[in-house]
Amino acid sequence: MLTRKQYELLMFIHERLKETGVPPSFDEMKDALDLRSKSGIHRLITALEERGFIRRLPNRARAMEVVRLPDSIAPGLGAPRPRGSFSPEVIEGSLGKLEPPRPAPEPVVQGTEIPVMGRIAAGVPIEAIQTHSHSISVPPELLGKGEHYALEVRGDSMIEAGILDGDTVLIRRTDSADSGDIVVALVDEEEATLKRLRKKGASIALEAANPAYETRIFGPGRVRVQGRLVALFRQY
Amino acid sequence: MLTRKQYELLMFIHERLKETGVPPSFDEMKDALDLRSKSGIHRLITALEERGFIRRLPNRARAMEVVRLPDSIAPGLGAPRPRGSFSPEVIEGSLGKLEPPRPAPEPVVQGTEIPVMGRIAAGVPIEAIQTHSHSISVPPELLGKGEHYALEVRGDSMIEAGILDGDTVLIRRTDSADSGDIVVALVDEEEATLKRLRKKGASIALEAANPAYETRIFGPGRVRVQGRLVALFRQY
DNA sequence: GGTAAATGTTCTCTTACTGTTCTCTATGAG
DNA sequence: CTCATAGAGAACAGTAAGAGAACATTTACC
Repeated sequence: MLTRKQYELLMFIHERLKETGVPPSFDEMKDALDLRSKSGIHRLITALEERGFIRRLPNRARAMEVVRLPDSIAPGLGAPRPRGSFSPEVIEGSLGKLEPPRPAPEPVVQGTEIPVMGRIAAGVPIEAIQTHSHSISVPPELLGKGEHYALEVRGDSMIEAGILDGDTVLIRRTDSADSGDIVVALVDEEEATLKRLRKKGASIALEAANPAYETRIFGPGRVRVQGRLVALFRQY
Repeated sequence: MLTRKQYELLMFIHERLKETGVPPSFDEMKDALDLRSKSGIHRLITALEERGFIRRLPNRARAMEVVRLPDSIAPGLGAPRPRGSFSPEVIEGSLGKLEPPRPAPEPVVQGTEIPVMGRIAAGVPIEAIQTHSHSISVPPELLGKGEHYALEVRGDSMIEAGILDGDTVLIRRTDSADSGDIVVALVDEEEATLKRLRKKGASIALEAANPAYETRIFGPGRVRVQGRLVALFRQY
């Protein structure tokens, strides 16, 4: 999917992000790839974006993040991707050559009940979350350490992040998050909202994933992270 | 499913990707298969794409990736990754009036194991799915009647429906669907694809949720529904 | 033998990718 | 508001890569 240069640049950005948490500037990338001009970087970045490996905000300095890495890096086809564990199983019988899969009878395993604490507006911030409306059961492999709760998403502000109105999001309680994470943020101790977090120095930006909504920037102390998005469910 | 040549080429691409992370060019593939012309490679690639083994962007250099491998070298079921399901933690004290919910200890309930049958390209149509790569457990409340299986989505063609690359979709096996449903459709008994179904008289349209992809319309008998999308999971 | 799909080859044509230089503009700091 | 800086992008040149028509051969199969 990627040419050598595109691959090199993606790896560089990824490493940089892992180490410093801050994406490199065009000039830094230029030096890293040993080029004399940022223009080449610009095109590589465009290519990476087109191929779905990075996401970025145009005209914003260092505003990019790695969305996925090439399969050769982690996942692989032999083994499932690094998302959660899974239970080994022997299923699979002889399938007709073009017949759709025919799973064996579904075995039952342990799940975990997670409370749905109410709704949260992904769009305009609304009421905080405190009502425990019902519970959903969650596959254990999605749960890492820590305490979790679920929220039902209202609004369309995160639509470009693939989070739609009516989706249920699984949140891990935490008071810290990295720039780029999608979090439940409490603003001025009053409005809770689901947004992507950006750290800008001491300030914090909460950005929606919908051009119709503006990014809101707050000074230190005004935003408190209440949890980080770890999984999403949608029922059709 | 694959001819000898197609198989050889697929293996070569797969190896190359594993080793260097960069897909081979047509010329490199030509040399690897000991051919004198790229043209043959072009046809083999087209065949592999049609059959759903690779995904690619047309007119882009080295823009391809292996989506799945033939059953003969079917992915082994890797070892399950153990993950502590519970580890008590001490979290901050004093709760403000809008303090986030503090769920009671998570009760354990029954879940259901559903096999992930492989990947399906949401973008370029691909072929039938039958590799059982691993399993996920699914909350029982998402399962209705009938038989289910899961697929991992590759590609971005359903992006505007909030289905992203890497998402796992839960499919209920069925051979019927209503107009507007998102289905796994098998075209000409060959290519399987995840698309939105539209019935137009006797014909059937498969439409992507991404303006970059065209809606494809087929005459009666060419499209067979293999399942209907009933839920979606995403892990962050 | 007849047919269709898969292959192998040659050639041509177009487009993509890379490296570089320069210019222009949006943004954020002060 | 002004300035310095990072990002956007046009233009040029050379190389690399993909698309596909045309035709001959081979293979599998009825």
